[in-house]
Amino acid sequence: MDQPELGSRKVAVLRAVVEEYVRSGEPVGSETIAERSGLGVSAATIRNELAALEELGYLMHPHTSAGRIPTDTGYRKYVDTLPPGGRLRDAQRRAIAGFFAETMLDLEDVLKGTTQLLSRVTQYAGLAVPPSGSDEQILRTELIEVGNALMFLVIGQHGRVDKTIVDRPERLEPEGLAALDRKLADVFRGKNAAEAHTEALKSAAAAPAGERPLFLAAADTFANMQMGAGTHHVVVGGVANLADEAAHWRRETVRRLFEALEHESEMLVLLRDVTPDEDVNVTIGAEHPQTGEWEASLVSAPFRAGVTSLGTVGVVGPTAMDYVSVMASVRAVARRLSELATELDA
Amino acid sequence: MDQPELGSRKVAVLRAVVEEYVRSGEPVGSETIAERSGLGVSAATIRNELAALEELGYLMHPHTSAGRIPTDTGYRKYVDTLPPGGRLRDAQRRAIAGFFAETMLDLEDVLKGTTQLLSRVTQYAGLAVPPSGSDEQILRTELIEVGNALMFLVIGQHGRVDKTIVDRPERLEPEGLAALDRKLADVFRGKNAAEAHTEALKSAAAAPAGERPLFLAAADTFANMQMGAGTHHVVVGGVANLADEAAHWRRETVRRLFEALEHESEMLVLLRDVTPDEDVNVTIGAEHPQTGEWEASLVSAPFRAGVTSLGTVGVVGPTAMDYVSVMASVRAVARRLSELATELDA
DNA sequence: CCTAGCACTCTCCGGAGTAGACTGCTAACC
DNA sequence: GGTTAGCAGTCTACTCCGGAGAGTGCTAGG
Repeated sequence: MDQPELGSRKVAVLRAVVEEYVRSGEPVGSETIAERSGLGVSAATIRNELAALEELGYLMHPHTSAGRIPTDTGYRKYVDTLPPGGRLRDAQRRAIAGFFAETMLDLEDVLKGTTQLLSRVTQYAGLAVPPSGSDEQILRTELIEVGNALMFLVIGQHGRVDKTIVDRPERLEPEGLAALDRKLADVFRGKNAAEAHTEALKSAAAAPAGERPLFLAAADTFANMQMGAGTHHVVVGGVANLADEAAHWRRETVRRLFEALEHESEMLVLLRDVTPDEDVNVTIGAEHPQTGEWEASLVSAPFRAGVTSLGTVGVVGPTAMDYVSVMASVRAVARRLSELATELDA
Repeated sequence: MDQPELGSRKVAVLRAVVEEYVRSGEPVGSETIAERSGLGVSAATIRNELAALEELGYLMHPHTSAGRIPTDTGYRKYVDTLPPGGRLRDAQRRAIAGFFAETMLDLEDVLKGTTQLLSRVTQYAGLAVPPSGSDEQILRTELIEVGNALMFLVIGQHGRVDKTIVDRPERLEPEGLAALDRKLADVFRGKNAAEAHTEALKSAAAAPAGERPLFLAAADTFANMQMGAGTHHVVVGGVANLADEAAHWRRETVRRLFEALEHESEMLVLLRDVTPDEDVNVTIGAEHPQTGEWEASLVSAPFRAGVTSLGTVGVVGPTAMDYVSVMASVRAVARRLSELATELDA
């Protein structure tokens, strides 16, 4: 915030413009604000404030005789001057409480449900990044004969299961298989995923040629484990909301947004870029190249078990977003998720 | 086909209208057809044919002085009168061959890749339904202590892994756990998923109260296994293509389509409804209530290992779709997938 | 510093007029 | 009888006004 402090009336006017614009989608005129803001001043006074706010870069003018709409910087100022501790609407509170009242034990399922919950509650699209698993300890590994191939299975301390299928080495007796299974189990047990990955690569170099693919497959498995749960690294729900008329996005923008949502690593980087260590982050339009291209905003928050940060949940929607409600929802969901994860972890 | 046979020139004219309309998105006039169809007759003659085709319900007129566009019945007739054995374009052939040239051993990964392949090759959205797993045999089961809960893990004969996490029963000694693990393994080994499911429910009824949740969790796991791979029952790729301008869909239609794609069971039923035992099926617009609502078409084909049908792949796009190319692509992909699956199964 | 009033600007909307695209029909032709 | 050229008729799409309305910016007065 290198911007100067705004007078409190300017803040009120900016707030009125943002909220009215988000509600109606139409540029907002001075008259409307004078009527509804409850400031008790005339439209002419508001006009002066509007001109000043435009000068400061918080508002813009589609054309001379239209009302004002907020710029990205305007939304930012709006968010920054929001009174802390936004309120959930009753229906939202109930939906969130209801969701977390069900007993759920598998984090993957929970996250899928969470994205749907967020999208339903906010009317935008919900996102979730599962724990990275880098420091998930290996509880055990197994090498299993599956058809004419082998499957290497890793079970993590928190119940994550990852697997890779690999061609069966030639001339492998049943006893050889059992021996290999024990060998692998001994090597990896108790290590975390990152250590196990390094170890697997080292062992691959040292192993006889016949066993090498096996160790490489193991390395892949651990690498995958570090990335996130299963093969799905970013969970998305409620994307249909993004195609809604109300968002009045250009078709092409929607298309690009969908493309990015499908390209998981891109989203992963974006979320990692913007999500803070605690509480809620808001990224508005051009503040990040990615969201800028979509003319979208991203509200995200981390969740944790105890003190260790696990993953991220969030919401994507148009820059003209109901920030108050979305921030409250994301905060509430992240908090509940943290409680749940802490409990599971205990 | 209770429609009468069409004269061969009528077929040619219908084909020209469909192909030109799919290409340009504009209603097609008699002049255009006379020039490009290579029939060697004048526009006036074409006009007579067009009027006849409209009378038969294959074409329609947005308004008096516009060209013709095909009706759903028109597309159907077009597809039915297509010469068998459509050709792939070189680029498509290469993309498909390239994809299947990589060694891939895990069917889930393959299917995810397949949807992306199909969407890239056709410019519409790709779908895949994994094998149902009802008759996948249980290779082994394991009961593992994970944090303060238990995880029940099932490994199928083809390498599918399913798991459920369940609260730890109170007062369970380590020996008790080992005993339970053996007991469960004995009960389920060698059964197929459907049998195991029934068995689990039966055992749950008979088991002491403390063990009951465990058997119910096991039943859930098997139920899940019957549904499809992992928790994802329909794999979708390339949805961004559906938001493309070219499809000139109404926003609301796109929205409904996205909603349905996210609601997996709906898609599962649809695909099950329309996919034939072999070769390629085409469902056009109003031929199925679901596709009718989207003004979309669905091209699908089953893949199999040996003789048993495993799952389905397909493509969704606008009714004004390049059926020749899409059908050829879906057919080719289903065939390659069958070869791959048969090989994995051997 | 606020307000009322007013001239000014610019979009939006409807109507009129026109160009262009196709059709459908008729009459001649092979 | 099927085919063709020609032509009148129909309907959309586009453009070009002109007026209504919204909203601003400015000025002068409280």
